[in-house]
Amino acid sequence: MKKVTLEDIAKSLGVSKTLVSLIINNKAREHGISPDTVERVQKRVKEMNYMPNQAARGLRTGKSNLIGLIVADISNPFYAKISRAIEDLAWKNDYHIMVCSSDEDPEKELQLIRILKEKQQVEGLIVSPTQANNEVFRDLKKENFPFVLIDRYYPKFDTNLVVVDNLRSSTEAVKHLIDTGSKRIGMISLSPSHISSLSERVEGYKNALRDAGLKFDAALLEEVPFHDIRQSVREVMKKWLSGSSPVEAVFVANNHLAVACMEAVRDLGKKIPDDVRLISYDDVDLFRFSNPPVTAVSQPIEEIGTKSVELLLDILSNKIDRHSTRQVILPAHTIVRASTTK
Amino acid sequence: MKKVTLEDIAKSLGVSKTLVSLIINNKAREHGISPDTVERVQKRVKEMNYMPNQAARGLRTGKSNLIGLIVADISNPFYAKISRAIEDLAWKNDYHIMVCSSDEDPEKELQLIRILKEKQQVEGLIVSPTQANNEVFRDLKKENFPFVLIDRYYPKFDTNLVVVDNLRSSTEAVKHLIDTGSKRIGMISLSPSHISSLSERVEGYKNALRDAGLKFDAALLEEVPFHDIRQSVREVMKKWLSGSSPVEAVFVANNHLAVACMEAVRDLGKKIPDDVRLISYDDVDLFRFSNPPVTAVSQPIEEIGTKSVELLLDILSNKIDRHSTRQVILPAHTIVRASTTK
DNA sequence: GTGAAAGCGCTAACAG
DNA sequence: CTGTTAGCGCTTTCAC
Repeated sequence: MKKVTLEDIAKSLGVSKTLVSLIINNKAREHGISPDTVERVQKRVKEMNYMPNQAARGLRTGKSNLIGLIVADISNPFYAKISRAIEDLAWKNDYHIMVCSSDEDPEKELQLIRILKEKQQVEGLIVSPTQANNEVFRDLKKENFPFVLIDRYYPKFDTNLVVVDNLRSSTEAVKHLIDTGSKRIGMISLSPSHISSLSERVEGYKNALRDAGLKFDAALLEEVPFHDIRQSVREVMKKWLSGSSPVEAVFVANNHLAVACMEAVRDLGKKIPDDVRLISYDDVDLFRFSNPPVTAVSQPIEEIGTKSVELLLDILSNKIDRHSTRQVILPAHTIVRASTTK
Repeated sequence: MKKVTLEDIAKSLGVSKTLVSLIINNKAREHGISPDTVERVQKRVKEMNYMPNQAARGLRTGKSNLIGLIVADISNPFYAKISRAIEDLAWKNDYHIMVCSSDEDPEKELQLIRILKEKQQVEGLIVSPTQANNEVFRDLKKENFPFVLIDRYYPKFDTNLVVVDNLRSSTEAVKHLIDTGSKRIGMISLSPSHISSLSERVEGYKNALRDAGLKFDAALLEEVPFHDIRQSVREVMKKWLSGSSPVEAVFVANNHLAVACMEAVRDLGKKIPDDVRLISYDDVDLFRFSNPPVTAVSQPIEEIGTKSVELLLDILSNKIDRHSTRQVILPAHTIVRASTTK
C-alpha cells in the first residue's frame, strides 16, 4: 500500500501541487484561492486519507515540529509525570516530543543533545541536566538554540529554566523536624553533588539547623551514589542508629532514598517514627499508605512540565525574544504524615 | 551557526558527496574505497562535527529509524518502565522511539496510529491497544505494516504480541486467597472490559472459584470506570464491607485499584488484613512498604519491553518473515505479603 | 487564482 | 576507485 502524496492529490484533481499545499497549510485566504477549489481539495484530502510527510516538509522548511526531552530516567515517576504533562501540551500545539534518559551520565547526555539536535533536528530541548558545568548550554545559547532547563540549573548562568524552590522548601521541611522536637537530624543526599536541586536541599538543611541554633555536624550529612542507593543507605542508617546517641530524624533528598531508608530501618529492627523519624523530598502517591505514611515535600510536578513547554513554545514562536531569558521558580510544600509524628 | 552538511565535508576535501556518504554509511569496503581516503574523510567528519540529517536521509531511503510506542498513560509506572526498556534497546539498535499516551481513548489511539505512521513515518509500532476491536490492526496487517501488541491482545487475531499469562497468574492469585482461608472473595476490575488483560484476570478469578468448588456471585464482581477509580472503589468497598456477611478478601485488577482500595478501607475505619484481605494484580515498589505490605502479582515488566522491541526489530530487519507472527507469553507470579496473611 | 520549477540534504544508479 | 546525476515529498518564489 503506497503512501499518498501531495502529487497524488493534485493529479487526481487535475490541479497543481502548489495549490494543494497552500490549502493544506491554511494559506488559501492570503492567496485568494477560490472557496470551491479549497473545498474540492479538502474533500479529496479526506477521501484519500492524505497526511503530509513530516520528513519532506521538515527538509524543506527546516522545521521538524519536534521537541527533545532529556531526563535522568523516564521510569522514575517524577520524570514520567513531567514527561506526560509535556507530551500533552506539546501535542496540543502540534509538536511531538522525543524522550531520552541520560542515566545521570554526563557523557551520554552530551551525546543525546547532539543527536537530538543534529540528527533528529529537534527545534528545542527541555533538559534536566546532569552536566557538572554549563559548557554545553553556554554553547547552545551562543548559537541561539532554544532550550529550557528543568529541575536543575547552574547558578550565575542566565538561561531559561523551570525549577522548584528547593532551598526554601528544604529549609521548611527540616524546620518541621526541629519544631516537632528533633535535634540530632541526619540528611542523606546523592552524589554527584553538583546537581543544583540536591545541593540546594543540603543548603536548606544547613539553613534550618542554623536558624534553630543547632550546630551542623558533618557526620550527619551523607551522600550516596545514584547507582548504589540501597546498600549505601543501609550502611549509613546502621551507623547512625547504633551507638550511644543515635540520630532522631532523617531528611532524605528524594523518593528513592526514602524507600531505601524505610527498608534499612526495618531491617535493622527499628521503627519509624518511634526510633527515627523520616521526611522525604519528593512525594509519591503511595507515601500516603506506606507504613508509616511518609511526610514529604510535594513538588508541583505537572506545572514543571507545563511551564517548561509553554516557555519553549513561546520562544519557538518568537513570542519571547530569543535573547531574553525567563526563570520560573515554583513553590513546594511539606505534607505532614505519620513518619514525623511522635 | 549553520548546520554542517554532506556537501560541506565533500567540498572542504575536494571530493564528491557520494564518497563521503558511502564512507559514513560504512559502505567503503564493498565499494573498494582506498583506506586513506576513508581515513581522511572520517577525520574531517569528526573535525567538523558532522551528523547526517535524519529528515533528508529518511526522505531518500524511506527509513525513519523511528519506532512509535502507544500506551494508555506514560506516567503510569507500569508503562513508564516498559517504555524505558524499549528506549534502551531501541537506541542500541540505532532506533529512536516516539512515545504517546492514548488515555484509554480509542479515538485518540486511532489518531495517534495514523499520525505516527503517516506523518512521522515510524517504521513500526508497539502498542498497548485500547480499541474495542481489532479493525485497525487488521488493516495494518493487511498492508504489511510492522507492529507488536503488548499487554493486551485480541483473541483469534493472529498477530505479533508480547503479553503476560493473565489467566493463569490470576487464577493462582485467587487460589492463594482461597488456600489461606477466604471464601467470600470480591473482585474489582475496570471497564471497558473488552481489554483482554482485564477480562482474563476476571476469568482467572472465576476459574479459581470454580476449581475450589465455590459459587461465583455476580454481586462480588465489580467494574469501575478508568476515570473515576477512587470514588467508585470507595462505594464498592462500602457496600461489600457493610451488612451481615462482608467480603473476606478482595482481588483488584491493577495497582491504581489497590491504592484506592486501601484508601477506602482505611476511610471506612477497617483494617487490612484483619477485616478484609487484599491482593493486587501488578506490583509496585512501594507495596513492600505500604501498610500493610500488599500481596501482588508481579509482572516481568522489563521483559515485556525488551521482547517487544526485539520482535519488532527482527521484523524490520527481515530476520523474521513479515507474514509470519510470533506470540510471546510471559509468566507472572504472586508475591505474598502481609495484606493476605492473617 | 493558478502553475512551473527550484531546491532542502541525502542516497543510489550508473558511468567512467 | 571516484564522480555525475536524479529524485525522495514538500514549500516557495516567481511568472502568467
